[in-house]
Amino acid sequence: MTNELPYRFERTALAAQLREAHQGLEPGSETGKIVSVAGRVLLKRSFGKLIFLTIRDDSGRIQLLADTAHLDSDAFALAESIDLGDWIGGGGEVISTRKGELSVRLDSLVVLAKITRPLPDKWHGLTDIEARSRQRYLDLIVNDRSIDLARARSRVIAELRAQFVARGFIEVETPVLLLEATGANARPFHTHHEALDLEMKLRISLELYLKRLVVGGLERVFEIGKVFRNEGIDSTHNPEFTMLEAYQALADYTDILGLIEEVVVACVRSVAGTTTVEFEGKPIDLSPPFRQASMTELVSRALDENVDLNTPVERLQALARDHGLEPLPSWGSGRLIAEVYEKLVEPTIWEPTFVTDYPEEISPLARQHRRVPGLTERFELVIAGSEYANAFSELNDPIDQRARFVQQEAAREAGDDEAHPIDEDYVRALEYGLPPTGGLGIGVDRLVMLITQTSHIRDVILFPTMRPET
RNA sequence: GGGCCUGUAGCUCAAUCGGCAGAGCAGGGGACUUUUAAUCCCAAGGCCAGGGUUCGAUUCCCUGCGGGCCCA
Repeated sequence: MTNELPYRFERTALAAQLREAHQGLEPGSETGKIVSVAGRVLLKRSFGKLIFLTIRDDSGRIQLLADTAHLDSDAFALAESIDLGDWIGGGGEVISTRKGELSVRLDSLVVLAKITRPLPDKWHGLTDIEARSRQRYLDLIVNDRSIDLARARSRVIAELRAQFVARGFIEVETPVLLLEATGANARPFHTHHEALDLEMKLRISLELYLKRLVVGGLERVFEIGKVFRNEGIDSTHNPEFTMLEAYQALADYTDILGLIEEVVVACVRSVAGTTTVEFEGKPIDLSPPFRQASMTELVSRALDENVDLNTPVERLQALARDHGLEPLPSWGSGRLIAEVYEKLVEPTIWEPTFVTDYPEEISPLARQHRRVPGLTERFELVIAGSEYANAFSELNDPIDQRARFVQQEAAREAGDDEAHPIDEDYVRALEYGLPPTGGLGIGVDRLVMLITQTSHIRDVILFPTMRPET
C-alpha cells in the first residue's frame, strides 16, 4: 500500500520563493514559469471542475489550482480525492488568479502521503494545551504560532552559540550520566547502568566538568545541554531543561557581567528585532546597561532597615518571621538574607537587574568577595521576577573548596537533601591549579520565553514532560 | 501540599432547574470553473471511569484518573 506512493519528489520552488519572485503580479496574469511544489494540504475549495488547494511547505503557504483544462481526467480525479492533511506534490505554471492570488496551476499532481486520521478544526486548530503538548506534531501542523516558536528557539540557540564562538569559546560536551550530580543544589534523577551494575544519576548542572576543562588549559569553554532536576512541573519548570554554561579563564565576575549583558541583548535584538518586549502584558526594556544592585542593599531597602552579614542572627530570624518565613535553626545570616531576598525582593524586580554579592553560605562554588568577608563574587540576572542567569568569579582555592564541600555535607546531614555532595576529584583538579576564572549559566528555555513573549515553559519545549496518557 | 475551575463527536463549542444531547468544521454522498475558513443539499457520528441517591443521572453527591489557574 505505502509502496505505491513515491519515494522522493523533485521540488523546484518553495512557497516563499514564489512569493518573493512574483510580488505584485497583476490579477489574471500568467508567468510562463513552470515549477514544482510540495507540501501539506491545509485548505481545499472545490467548484466541481475547479479546485483550489492551499498547501504549506517549509517556507509558508501557496495556493494550487486544479482544473480540467490543464489536468487529464485521472489527475483531476486525484485532485478531487485529496483530503485536508495529505502531502502532495504538483507541477505547473505560476499564475495569478482573477482575484490576484498567486497560484500554481497544476498540470501534474501526486499524493506523497495520505492522511488517515482527521485533522483538527481548520479554523480553530488545536487549542487544548494538553493535546498540543502530547501531540506536538498535530500542534505544529495546525498552529502557525507553534512553528514560529520552534524556529525562534532554534534562532536563539544559534545566536547564543555564535556569540560565544565569536569570542573564542569552544563548545564541548560533558557527561550526563554521573556517579554524583554536582554543580547545583537540586535533587537528581536516578538511573542504573546494567553492565557495570552501578547506580548513576543524571546531571543537574554542567559546572564542575567545564571547570575541569579550564584546569586542563581549555581557557574558554561552553556547553549548551540538557540538565535534569527532580522537581515539580509548573509554568517555569520542566524536569529536563536546557542550560548554557560558559567559563572564561583570567576573567572575574565583572567581566562576566558585561559578557552576559552583551550576549543576552544580542539574542533579543537578533530574534525579537527590538529590545523592548512585552511580558505578562507589561513592557520590559532590555536595552543595556542593566541595573546593578547588591543583595544586602536590596534586602535592606525592602525591610526598611539596614541589614548585612553582621546583623545578629536573632534579628534576621525575627525579620524573616515577620515576612512569613519559617527560618531553620541551621540558617546563618547569609542564608537568612538570601531567603528574605527571594521572598521579598526577587518577585518585585521587573526591569533587568544584576543582583550582586551573594552570601558564601549559599554559594559553595563561588569565590570569596575580594573586600567583604562572608560574601562571594556572585550575581544573578533577574528579569520580571525570574532568574535568567547565574554567574561568579569561580572558587579556585582547593582548600577553601574542600571546606565548602564539608559545610555542604554538614547541611546534608542536617536534613538538606539538596546540599552539594563532596566531589574529591574536583578538588584534586583544583589542586593542579584553576586560573582565575569567571563563569556563567543561562537558562535557555526562559530566555526563549522572554524573547518570544511566552508565559509557559511547555510552549518553548517541543516535548515537555507529561504524565502518562490515559 | 492547599484553594478555585474543568473533562460533551476527530477538532472548536452549546444545552440539560434530573426526563430521547445540539451546532460549526473535519470525514462520507451529491451540486457547482475563480475561491481565500468558498457555498448549498443529504446521511452518519458523542456525555472521562467507578460507585451512590433516584422510577429515571450527561446533569446531583462521593471516589478515582486527567487538565487549567492561583497560592505555599
